[in-house]
Amino acid sequence: MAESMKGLKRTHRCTEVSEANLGQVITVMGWVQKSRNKGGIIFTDLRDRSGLLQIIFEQGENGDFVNAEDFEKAEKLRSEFVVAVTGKVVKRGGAANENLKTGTIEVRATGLRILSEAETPPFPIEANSKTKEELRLKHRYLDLRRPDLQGNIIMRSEVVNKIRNFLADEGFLEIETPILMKSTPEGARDYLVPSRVHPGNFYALPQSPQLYKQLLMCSGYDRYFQIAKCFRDEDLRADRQPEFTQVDMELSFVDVEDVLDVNERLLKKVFEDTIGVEVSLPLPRITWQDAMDRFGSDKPDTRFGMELQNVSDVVAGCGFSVFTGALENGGSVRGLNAKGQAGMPRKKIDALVEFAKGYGAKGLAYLAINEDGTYKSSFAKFMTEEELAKLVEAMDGQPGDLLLFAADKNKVVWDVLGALRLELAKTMELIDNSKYNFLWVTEFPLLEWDEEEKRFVAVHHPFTMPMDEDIPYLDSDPGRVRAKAYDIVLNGTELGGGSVRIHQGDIQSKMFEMLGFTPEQAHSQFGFLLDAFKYGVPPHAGLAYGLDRMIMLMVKAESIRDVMAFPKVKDASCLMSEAPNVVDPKQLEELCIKIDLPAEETEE
RNA sequence: GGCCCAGUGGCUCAGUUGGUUAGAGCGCCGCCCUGUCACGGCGGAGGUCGUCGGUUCGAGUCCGAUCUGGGUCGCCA
Repeated sequence: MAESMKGLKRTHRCTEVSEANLGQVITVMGWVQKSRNKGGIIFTDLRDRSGLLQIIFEQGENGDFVNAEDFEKAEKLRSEFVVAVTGKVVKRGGAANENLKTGTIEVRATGLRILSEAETPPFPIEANSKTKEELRLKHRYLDLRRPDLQGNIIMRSEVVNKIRNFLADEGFLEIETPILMKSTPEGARDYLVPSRVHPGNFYALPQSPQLYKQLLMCSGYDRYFQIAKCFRDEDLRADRQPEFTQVDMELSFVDVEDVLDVNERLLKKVFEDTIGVEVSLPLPRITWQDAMDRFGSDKPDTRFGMELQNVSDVVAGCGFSVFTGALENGGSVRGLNAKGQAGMPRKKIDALVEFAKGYGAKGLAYLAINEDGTYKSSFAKFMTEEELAKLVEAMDGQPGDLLLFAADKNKVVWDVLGALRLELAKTMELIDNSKYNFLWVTEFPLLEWDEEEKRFVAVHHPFTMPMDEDIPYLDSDPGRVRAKAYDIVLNGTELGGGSVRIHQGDIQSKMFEMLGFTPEQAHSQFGFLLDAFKYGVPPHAGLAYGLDRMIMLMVKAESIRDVMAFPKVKDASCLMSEAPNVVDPKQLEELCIKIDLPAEETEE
């Protein structure tokens, strides 16, 4: 029977009670974690978001005991009952519990109210849950009671607070931008929202507040930020959800250096103040080209070495046609040196070859250097002793090393070896998990050739400024133009990215031209931005972080789901609420929408 | 859309080469216990093995399909 809390007021959270409160009468409220009934005495662990506190129920008449009625209630306590307890804070009569923050004290109850009874939960409410995620997500409200998940959510709140305070101190204004906006087909798929008042017309949910924040710069707000919900209708991953949160910012009258500077200081502040990770500034930087050449990735994990070596020159003219063929097609031959892995069994090497194929490689050449200096190799027979020796030397191969080579177009070689490098690091246990290696990756390419669409597409977005010295190549060699774009990478994860934006009409027109937009198309999609630019636009630049990923790395969670209160599963549905769902025909009628499912899906 | 992994009482798992009543720990229920905190003792309930179909004298165990969840490639300006 649920009782009222009338007349009671919570005085402390569970772990806010300490030896400083000895002798005081307090009132705590929370959930029963566990009740241990010894017969004449009952110990109850009370839980709230702060932690656990032991309550002791013992019958008696004077002020240190509960009466018979409340003792009877205490006997009925079960896990997850919500109770209010009034009592005196005392030193523990028995042994202290070193595992608890409140392990030396307990509350000797004088009053108990059962505010809510509870059914036995479908899975244990405990840290380090072993329960399948599916079940926990169905009952997310229970999962969120678990201490580790609560810790993540609380950390998230602290981080957001730190960010807000820092940016406010730096003169940023927090400004909200619309959730219902115009759909722009470039980039990820939009989530669409039908308009009732404009039948047949749709809003789109923002993939990012990009255009609005640039408009705010046009409007003179100077420095803007927002904790912005963003939406992308693409397939999910461990670190990708259909709706996620960006820490989005934009600054006027700045260049690359200014953006990097304020953000380095932001990261330092946030990581030091919340998880105590020391961040020394300035953060290291690498150009995109170097990142690809050395790590095969635009988001290198620099917690370990094993860098790629370009051996194209070394193998040029050798007898192995896979290598020379790749070079003839404008590609390259690059290798990795897996130190001390020469003894890797053939089966595992084959598995690596398969792994490489998953990233587009046609194969993977290997050369193991035996301890006696002889080679075991998939391609030695095609090369002379001298050619092999040169190759081994170029790779700094020592006895005991395993050399792995990919030969193909640059993009494939980078992808394959970049992925292989990470895979090997995992199996070779090269990664120090206590490290937080930040890295700026700068000078991204501006444009990328899209084979399917047979045109250049923007690597970042169409408003990204080319590097000044590369502007001349816009016409002659668009592929080599570098952008004033930068990503911030942490331990091999892209934490955020941004760019200096184009604020000159002529460059912007040129950019749209490069991307295959007619002036009319550009105007129909981005007209409001282009119009705004006619009336005085400051040079501006910005950056956006994936907040969820940032928190994920801070708390060392394995999935972004562990740092969001209500995540969605792989097919973008919500196991708890069962969204998305079929709607009432009336709603569709109002929106003038008819459903036309493909044939095979209508059979159910 | 492709590939890979998982699915046995409430939870986590075990189930030998397919063979009689499918096991364990925790949890749950009842009784007992005044210093427990992975409390303890005694007793008890609870599953037909994700679903459908097939092979077989016989399937949790083999085969096919399917559903659910996870990882990943494609995708994510």
